[in-house]
Amino acid sequence: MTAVGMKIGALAIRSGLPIKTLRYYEDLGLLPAVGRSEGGYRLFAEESLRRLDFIRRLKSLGLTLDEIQECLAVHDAGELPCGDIQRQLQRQIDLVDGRLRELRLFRRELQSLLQNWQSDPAPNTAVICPNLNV
Amino acid sequence: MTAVGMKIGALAIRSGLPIKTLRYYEDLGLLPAVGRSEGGYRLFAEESLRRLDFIRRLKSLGLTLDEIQECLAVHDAGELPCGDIQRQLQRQIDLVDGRLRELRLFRRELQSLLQNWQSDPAPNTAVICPNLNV
DNA sequence: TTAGAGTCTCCCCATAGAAGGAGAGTCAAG
DNA sequence: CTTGACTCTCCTTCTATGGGGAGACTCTAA
Repeated sequence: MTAVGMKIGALAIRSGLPIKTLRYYEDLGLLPAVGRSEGGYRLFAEESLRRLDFIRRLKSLGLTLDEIQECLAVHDAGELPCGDIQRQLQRQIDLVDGRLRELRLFRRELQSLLQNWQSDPAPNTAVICPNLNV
Repeated sequence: MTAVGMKIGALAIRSGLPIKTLRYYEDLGLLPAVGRSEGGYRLFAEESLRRLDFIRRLKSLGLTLDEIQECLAVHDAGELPCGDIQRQLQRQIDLVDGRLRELRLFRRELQSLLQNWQSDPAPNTAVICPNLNV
């Protein structure tokens, strides 16, 4: 009378994630099954639900599955992953800041082009678009 | 004594783009060759250089190759593509603005999480990360 | 025992824009 | 004529995260 574990369909329903995703996560090592049934069906522990909540949350914070797996490895080693997650989140902020800078610069370039745009310039056979001069 | 046209290697050197890219553009219809040699080699006109400058510029402004092709189709129809490009650039600005809003919101979420972060919280067996509460 | 639902593995597909390579054919100079 | 450089088409691979489906197998309730 061992606790048998959930089959993948039950986990899918309870977690709200598609079966395909659960298999994918298991293949990646993100979501270890406790074992297999005699017929080869994956069996998952209750804990998998917590793990999926964690994965989903970190995904929503922009971490890749690889990065999430690193955090889970720390957890599985018996330590709190808070420090690692903190570092990852700080890295996310840095990435976002870099991206924001790029986008603001890009926006200025686009805006300044449109600023002086001539809707109906004189055709110029040497360029395709006289406004861009190329 | 017809103008024979460049072979792809010459166009690659003069444009600074890899041969693979030129073939790719030709396959997409972005960069029509004037024809083929008897042996099947692509032959390009001088005008291809201008076309590639145009493509490169619009790519740098964030347009997809599909969108660039639409502009080139207008050009090839004998019209100035300035109006179409203007619309595309305005669309780019709108996309950038949307993205900027998303990123700013996202940054605030990350920042507020880190604001209250406890580097060394009390372990909690019901969650993986007490700071995130999942 | 049987039917139907659930699950398995394996493979292809998608995005966008190419890059890498194999194997065969072509071109130009000496 | 030969040789080396160039080019051809066709196929696979890359990123990241799965989705879709085929064909076979398993499980469970009646």
